[in-house]
Amino acid sequence: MVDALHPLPPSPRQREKHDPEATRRALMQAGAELFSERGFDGVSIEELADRAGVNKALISYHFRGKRGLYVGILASAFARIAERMMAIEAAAPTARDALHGMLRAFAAMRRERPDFPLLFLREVLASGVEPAVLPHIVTLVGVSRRVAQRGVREGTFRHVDPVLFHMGLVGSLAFFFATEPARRRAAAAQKLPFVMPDGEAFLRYVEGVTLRGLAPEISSGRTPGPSPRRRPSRLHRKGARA
Amino acid sequence: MVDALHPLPPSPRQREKHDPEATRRALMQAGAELFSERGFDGVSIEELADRAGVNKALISYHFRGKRGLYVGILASAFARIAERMMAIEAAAPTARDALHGMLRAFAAMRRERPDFPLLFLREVLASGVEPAVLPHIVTLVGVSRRVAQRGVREGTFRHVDPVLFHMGLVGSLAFFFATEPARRRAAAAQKLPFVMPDGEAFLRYVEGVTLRGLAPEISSGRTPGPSPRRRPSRLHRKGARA
DNA sequence: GTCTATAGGCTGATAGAC
DNA sequence: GTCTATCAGCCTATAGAC
Repeated sequence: MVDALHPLPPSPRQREKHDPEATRRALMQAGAELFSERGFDGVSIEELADRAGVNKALISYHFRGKRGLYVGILASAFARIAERMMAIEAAAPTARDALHGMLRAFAAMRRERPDFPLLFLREVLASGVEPAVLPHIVTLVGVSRRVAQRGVREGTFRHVDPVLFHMGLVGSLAFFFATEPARRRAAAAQKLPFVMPDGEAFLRYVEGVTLRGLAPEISSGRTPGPSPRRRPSRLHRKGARA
Repeated sequence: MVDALHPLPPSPRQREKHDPEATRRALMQAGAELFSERGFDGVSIEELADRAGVNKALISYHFRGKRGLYVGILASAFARIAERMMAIEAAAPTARDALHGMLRAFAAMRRERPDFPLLFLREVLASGVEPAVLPHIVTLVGVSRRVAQRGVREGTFRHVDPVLFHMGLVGSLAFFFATEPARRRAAAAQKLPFVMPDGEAFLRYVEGVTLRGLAPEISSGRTPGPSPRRRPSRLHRKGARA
């Protein structure tokens, strides 16, 4: 797979003709790149087809139109990250570990699908969120909400509104990674009078500030030990609404 | 001024004809609403003119085209918030006060121009940021960077990368407030299985987590006292690049 | 499954009357 | 300053050949 994060000029991809799977994949990849860069309205089906190395009529054939392609890309990406986050939550022994895992999963997602943060942010900014992705958003909020509640129970987090916890976390992350391409470009053009820290540094910063910021009282700031309270492993409580 | 945050159906505004200032204002107001909702490409000049209660040819006459209107709106909004943040920074006796003031200023800005968070986020997501707004972005980063450094000097913040501090803060805030309209709509349609906290609660949460998260060591969590170190008031070090 | 050709709508801009 | 009328360009979608 080619790194989709703009160092490459918009060149058509080669693919196996008459392999519908390859066609679909090429279109989704091209769509992820272009839609994330310019938004749904900023991209024409001609550009999509050219980037994918495909005839533009195939967009309608395979995805029932430009919108269908967009929704397909979105649904696939949201499903993947929601699934990952659920898995992290289920596997983490403590809330602190869960937080750490969620941040790592975000980083992994960005490596795997560099366009996702932008795509994600663009979509949640939209006036009407796609019905197909709303359930996944609800799942994501549910995960961090349960993690926050777990931390309170375990005594490692102070009592906070779990939804605030989620918004603060996701906001920082989505913003940082979604603006990364733009910053990279501005920096390359010598337009920024400061150096931009990389993604890893930001993740560490967010983790540190969150853990310390949520610590119940006097915290040594770094106690990655096991959970002080015992918890039964309750996997997959999808859509729970405590 | 009418509350621009969507409770109103898209109805034309009344204005004084043959008053060019009124025309310009009506167009900028309509543009702020529509561009923030749907992005630059998602809005036609016809919609803009209708919403403003103005003939569409006047967009070209007054702003040299749709793009010119967009840039004008953006530049005005960015200039305003940059100016506010500079003033806050200059007036705040301590870094902690500065942080508090910046959050309050963000809230005030949102009251005054409800579309700004969305507009802002959409723009920084764009592939190429408008040259006209880049200096203002640099100013904003500069403000929070200096505040972070001040906090370190004053002994109330631990040593952190000031740019990380800025990104974390702005990311949370922009995300929360930019997605507020969408959340409000989703909530109204009974699509969300949780209640959304309001903006004030979020600001308090961010302030609390940031102050505690950045506290150098054992922090009582709430010591709004004066700065432990003496500092000369040095106003307006615009564009400093320490 | 793929491609060519084409339809039909909408867009942004402007010339020129008032 | 404002408005009407108009234009060329681009857009998405699809019918039908292969």
